[in-house]
Amino acid sequence: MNHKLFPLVSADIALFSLGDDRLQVLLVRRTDAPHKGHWALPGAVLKPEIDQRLEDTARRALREKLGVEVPFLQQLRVFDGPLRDPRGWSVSVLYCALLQRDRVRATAQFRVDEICWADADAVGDLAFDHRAHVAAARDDLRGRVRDRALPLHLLPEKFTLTQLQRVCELVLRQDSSDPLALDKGAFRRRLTGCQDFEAVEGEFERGPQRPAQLYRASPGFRF
Amino acid sequence: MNHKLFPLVSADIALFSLGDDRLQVLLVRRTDAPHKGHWALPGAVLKPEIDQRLEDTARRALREKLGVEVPFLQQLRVFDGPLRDPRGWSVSVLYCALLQRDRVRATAQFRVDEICWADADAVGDLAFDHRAHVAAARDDLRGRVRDRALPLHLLPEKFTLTQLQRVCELVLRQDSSDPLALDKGAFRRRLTGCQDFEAVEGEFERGPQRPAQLYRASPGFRF
DNA sequence: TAAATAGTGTCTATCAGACAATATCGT
DNA sequence: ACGATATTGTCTGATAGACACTATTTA
Repeated sequence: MNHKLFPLVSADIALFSLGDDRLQVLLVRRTDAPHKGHWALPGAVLKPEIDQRLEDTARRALREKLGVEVPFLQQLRVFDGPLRDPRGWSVSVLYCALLQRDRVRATAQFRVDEICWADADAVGDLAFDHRAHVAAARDDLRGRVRDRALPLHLLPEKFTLTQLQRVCELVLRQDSSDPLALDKGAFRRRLTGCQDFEAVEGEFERGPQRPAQLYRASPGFRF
Repeated sequence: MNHKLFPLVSADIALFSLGDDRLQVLLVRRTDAPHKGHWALPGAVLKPEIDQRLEDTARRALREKLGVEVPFLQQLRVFDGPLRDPRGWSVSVLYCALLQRDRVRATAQFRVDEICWADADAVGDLAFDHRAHVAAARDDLRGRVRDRALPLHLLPEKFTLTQLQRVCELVLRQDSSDPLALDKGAFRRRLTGCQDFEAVEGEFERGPQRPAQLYRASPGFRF
């Protein structure tokens, strides 16, 4: 089979999560050539006989390599060319996913593949052109949150508005010294009428202060 | 060569232009199987031995099939799956381009391939899943213009602000009965400080009224 | 001068940021 | 009552839409 006549098609995933009060992205150490031993985004080559959609390829990669299931995969863009993969002409479709950190630990911690969380703004050299993938996905994520999208999947199932605000601040903050803080009043005002989440009636986060109403993502929420 | 093991990779282009005071998209009648004789977006299958980038595939399709050169190609998204092309598992990368109508007529009118301009909001059934391609590209274009992007490539090289406003109105208008009109004052106010275009000093559009300053897109303008 | 379109100014409702005030818990 | 955080309210400057006004050409 001559690879020169058919491009390699793969799906790669930028899986983001919050850790150490920073936006981080999941990396895996490659166990096979090419770039064996180097860090890369999780991904897989499309298997036409198995995958019904390229998104299935992405989900398969996350499941097989990490044992992770994500609630939503956002197709971002394509990276292509004859040189980005030493095996030849290749097409990589980049997907973006968000996941609460605990959900990854719970399912992936016993896998043998070596993984790590890298700061989204300080990734080192990666295999292929994955560094550009991370930059594109991170910028897209920031842009969406700046444009008022709510990254609810970075939060636990039930969350308070203060936690939601904190998550948005961490996503938007480009470096830890940045004292970016959203205004509480303005933040909550713009959430009124938002259909993306709903109050869990009668449930509150309790502590040594006034209880905080708990919310959850709406059934059809995507992001 | 077994196609079942390698997906077909192609680039398709939604080329928009203004005609009949409406946003229209260029269609070509297919001269080969599959879907021979049906209308479709212009596109081509990636040739790894020729194309250095998928964008080159798109440009090659426009050049070979239509004799058209576009100033900018915007990669939009991927359509994929085993059923969208009867030849088997396929991946189509959709590109969007804008072009002043005259530029297409000037270069493409003598080509033998049959072409037509279809209203972006009233395309009939097309080959493959190209109807969804058109919808995605049209909605993306509208969204960008709604978010203040200026589709300068739909205009002649030199244009007046009134013409620019008219073009934005036509792009945003979803059907001809829609009386959508942008406010002249607000439209011009938001253009102050815009770096996307610049005045052509000393050049004016003349007529039976006060002369109108002519503008042109800035050198590095992309859209 | 009239017609026509270019270009600018004003008024106001709305909104986001800044900041303050109030509410309700645990202790 | 006190500490702590949740939630709501007020003030104000900036902005977009609506609309009116002025400017400059040809006929």
